[in-house]
Amino acid sequence: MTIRDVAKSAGVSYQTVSRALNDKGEIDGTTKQRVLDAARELGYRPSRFARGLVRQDSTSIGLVIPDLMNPFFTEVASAALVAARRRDWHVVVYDTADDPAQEQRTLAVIGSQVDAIVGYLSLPDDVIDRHTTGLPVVHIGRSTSGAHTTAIHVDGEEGIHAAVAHFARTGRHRIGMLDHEDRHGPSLRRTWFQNAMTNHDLKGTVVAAGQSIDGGQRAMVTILDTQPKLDALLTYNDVIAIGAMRTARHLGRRIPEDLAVIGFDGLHIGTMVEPPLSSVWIDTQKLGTTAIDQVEHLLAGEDPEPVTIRASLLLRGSA
Amino acid sequence: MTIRDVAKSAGVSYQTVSRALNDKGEIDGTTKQRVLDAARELGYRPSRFARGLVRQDSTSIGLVIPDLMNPFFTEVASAALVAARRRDWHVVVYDTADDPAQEQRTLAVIGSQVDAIVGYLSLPDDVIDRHTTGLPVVHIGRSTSGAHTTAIHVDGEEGIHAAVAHFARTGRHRIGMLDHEDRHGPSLRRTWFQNAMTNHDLKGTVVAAGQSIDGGQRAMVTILDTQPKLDALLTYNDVIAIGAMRTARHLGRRIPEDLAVIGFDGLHIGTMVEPPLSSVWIDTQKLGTTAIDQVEHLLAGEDPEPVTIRASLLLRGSA
DNA sequence: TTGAAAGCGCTACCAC
DNA sequence: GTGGTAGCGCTTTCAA
Repeated sequence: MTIRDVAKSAGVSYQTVSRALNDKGEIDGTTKQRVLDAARELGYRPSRFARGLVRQDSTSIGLVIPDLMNPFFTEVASAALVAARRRDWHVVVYDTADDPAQEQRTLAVIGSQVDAIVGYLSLPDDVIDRHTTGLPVVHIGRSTSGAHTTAIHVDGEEGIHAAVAHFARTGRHRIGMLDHEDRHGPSLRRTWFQNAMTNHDLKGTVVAAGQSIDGGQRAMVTILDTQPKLDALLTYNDVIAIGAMRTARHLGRRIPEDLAVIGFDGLHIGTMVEPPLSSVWIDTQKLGTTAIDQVEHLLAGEDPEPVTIRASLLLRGSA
Repeated sequence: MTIRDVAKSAGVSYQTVSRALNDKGEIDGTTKQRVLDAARELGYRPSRFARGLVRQDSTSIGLVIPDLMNPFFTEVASAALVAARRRDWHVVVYDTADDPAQEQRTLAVIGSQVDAIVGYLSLPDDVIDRHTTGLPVVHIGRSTSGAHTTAIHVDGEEGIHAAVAHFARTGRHRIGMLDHEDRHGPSLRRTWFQNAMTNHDLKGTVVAAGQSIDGGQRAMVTILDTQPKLDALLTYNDVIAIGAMRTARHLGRRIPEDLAVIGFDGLHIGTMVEPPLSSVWIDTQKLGTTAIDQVEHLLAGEDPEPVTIRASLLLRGSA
């Protein structure tokens, strides 16, 4: 089913069909209608490839996310979609399920579908490079490598320092942290935490937690076992914090009276729990928007500086 | 920057470049390496359009969602992404922000980007048809119209009947509902609710609520004003329920003792609140997966029957 | 207003 | 193993 079939059916040349379909001026009204009718009749649809080939417009961006079900990434994706729409760009979303094999498969096919990539990549530089030569890439939360590439960093240091300072100021000194169970060792957030603690001449207990409500619940049991008098808690992210708060309450701790809790991410869902979750807040809106901005620069052939998004303390109720 | 530039740079014909790039057999190892090096050097990248035009493979699906930040749609989208990946399909996501104008713009451009559409469309049939002739469409939660089209319906009737029956069985008789503030009048869910109430010879109070935590909070104030002795509440969705629970508690109601609450959707986030939210559960996993299945049928030229997903009562703690 | 011809960048099928 | 030629479906000149 091509443009020629429509032409035949309408009794005109295929160029005329093109004119009718693209609403060009130079065409007789009756002819145009006849062509349009024929096209509708046949259920004709122009090939997006042929059209894209000759028109050379229409940009699409590949958005690579580790887990759409994690509200943090949903917020980023949502902001990116809005920013892309403003430019009439299309966004192809890939969820790698936080799995290197899936990420590899994504990388292998994404190149033939999009004009640029933005998102969270975790494979080694050389693997990424091999699949993305010539393709602009905006990395989030990871340093950059090679040409046509830039990065957006999330700096939580100030935010976490503010959180620890808040704990100290409100008389909390038995402070713990529930970190991420990471294959790559202790997280940056944990380092920031420990630096902040050192600044206050404090030493904190750190326990690893799975990145889920359940992970938070389990880790909370562990940390309270080690340190029953814990009076303040920072977590790797909000989801862990929510799980931790639930368990803490079941174990008889009032929040924030007995135990102050501060999460990380500052998600909207933090307002849904009781008390509302205080958190080191990342502006996901800005993160997603900036990512698309950076793509635009890359696409324009520029070599933009990496951008840093700074997290800040957002007090809601749990601390 | 085309394949010919690479050919020139490597000193071969452009067909040979194609062979090298596509890993075809019939090529000398040295030549191949030379071509690959030249390509890398130049940052060459094959045109996805030219390639798609001649290869005629690679399918991409347009997923149209009213609001990615609503966890319900996130769950559906997530499932659809998984199902699409299994078939090596690419998914282009469009968030219409629940806005007819944005939906219209989406429809206008989506046709030249994807091979099929699946999702939530709210414009009138004729508008949709005009933009999607020849394009397969899988509608979710809406009846179908025209060829190359099918639908997936969500039937919450049984689930809501079960919810009301549960209320009645546990001795609750002052039952209210927080419905969706809809431009199109009372929702289907409200009709189901009222039918169920009639079955039990009960009459419920219904109040409209905005689709957000805040909407739920406000509507809760209103309904308790009208009916201070309310002892059971059904809501249009889980987000509204969560807002309602918060306000109810602030107004001195214990949940579920004084007020039993059942939401609708059965979202994961319902487990994050205290007490965990009971809900009429929709299998979003199945919904997303089935949607992609239906696309596959449509793409194969079949004319699949509409599918119905039945919601069921999921008791967690709030009722 | 319409038709003919060129060409977008690529792969595939021939020859050589 | 390599180059020539055709052609994917379309838009866009250029003539008629």
